[in-house]
Amino acid sequence: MTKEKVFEGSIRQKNKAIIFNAAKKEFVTYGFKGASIKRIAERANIARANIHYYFKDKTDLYQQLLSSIIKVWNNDYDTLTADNEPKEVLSAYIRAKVMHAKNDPDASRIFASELIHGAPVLNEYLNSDFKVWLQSKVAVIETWIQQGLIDDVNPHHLLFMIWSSTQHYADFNVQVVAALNKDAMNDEDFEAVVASLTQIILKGCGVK
Amino acid sequence: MTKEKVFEGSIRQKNKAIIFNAAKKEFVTYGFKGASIKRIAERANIARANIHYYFKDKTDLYQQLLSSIIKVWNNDYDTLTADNEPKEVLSAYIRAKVMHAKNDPDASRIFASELIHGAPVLNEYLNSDFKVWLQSKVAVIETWIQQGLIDDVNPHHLLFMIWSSTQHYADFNVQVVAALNKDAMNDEDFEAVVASLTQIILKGCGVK
DNA sequence: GTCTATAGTTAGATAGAC
DNA sequence: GTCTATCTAACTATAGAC
Repeated sequence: MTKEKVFEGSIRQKNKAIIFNAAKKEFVTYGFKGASIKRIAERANIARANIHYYFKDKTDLYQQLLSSIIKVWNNDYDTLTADNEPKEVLSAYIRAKVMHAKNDPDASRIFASELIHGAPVLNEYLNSDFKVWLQSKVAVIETWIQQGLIDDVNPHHLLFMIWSSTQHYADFNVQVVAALNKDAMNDEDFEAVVASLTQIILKGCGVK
Repeated sequence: MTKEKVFEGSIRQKNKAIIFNAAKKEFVTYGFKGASIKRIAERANIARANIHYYFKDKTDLYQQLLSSIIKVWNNDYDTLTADNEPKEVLSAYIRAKVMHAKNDPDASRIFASELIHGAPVLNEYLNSDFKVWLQSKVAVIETWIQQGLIDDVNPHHLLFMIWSSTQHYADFNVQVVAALNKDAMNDEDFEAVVASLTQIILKGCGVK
């Protein structure tokens, strides 16, 4: 490993991160098809041709961005395990999902837009890794039901409810702030969301 | 009113409806920016230039499509009123929303995509008619709380939860069918959704 | 009301100098 | 690793014949 190679590697990493951030905004604003490499380059302050130097084409850039988003989710917001009582685990999971909606709404929006438009890129993921990951979550809930710790709810629909009701504050934020008569949601607002969702979902599942 | 004018009017109406249906599919597939009038014309089997005869430009077509979607919602799926007990009203509202997700998922997806991408066209609506409409829904829930018919829940967050958890089956259908290991959801699946959501939300709100 | 032809833009992608 | 120049393709929108 020569000195030059290490240096190249770090430039490459830095520039890819800059491009990712610019691409995130562009894809959120215009969707995959509507996003333009020209505007991504302008947002990143990088010459248009350089985007093509780092990424094969627009699809490649988009795929890598989606992969990085999913990787962060699986590392940072994946708290639904059987290690504790359902009350604590579900509360922590709801909180983690709401905080993600607060801290990185654009990631949630890009994922949502991809699914809404039929998941042309993520279809393979949904039918492989996602199914395995989901089954581990469903198993946790089924165990609780068998142990009588929560009501006999459909595990899939409970998970969908938690995902949709938390992601809503990222994906539909523009409608939420209009409804709440605000310019933007603040820390207090997000705490109120956590409290409301936790209250209704835990009671709704008969969590002991 | 001459015979010709009546006939023209009906041709116009028929062709606009054909274009709307084609545009719906195109906008759902590629988003607003990515949608092309060429492909809308092909889907509608109408010459490209004729789209411009009926609609000023792409934005005009998109705006009119969104308006027609909102109009249908307000006429057909707006069952949340204070006429009955919360148990019946909330059950009927959840069912109506799920059935809309089942019967016209593309309408839900176009609306969702518009909001996710910042509501460039619907911003005005969200800050006018929508707020008035929403306030009437919030008032219904507040009345129930004052009468002790349901728990002291935040009316806005309860509404968001109902919207998000029901629309989820339209907007994120591709993820749902992957999760359920199905090719598509059938009537039974949607009934299971209604049952699960009604069970959790009604119990979660302490509906008497 | 419909169609063909075309003007005018904007886009993705690459070649080649530095 | 970066930039300019350029090719090729696609799209919106309009003019004008039918």
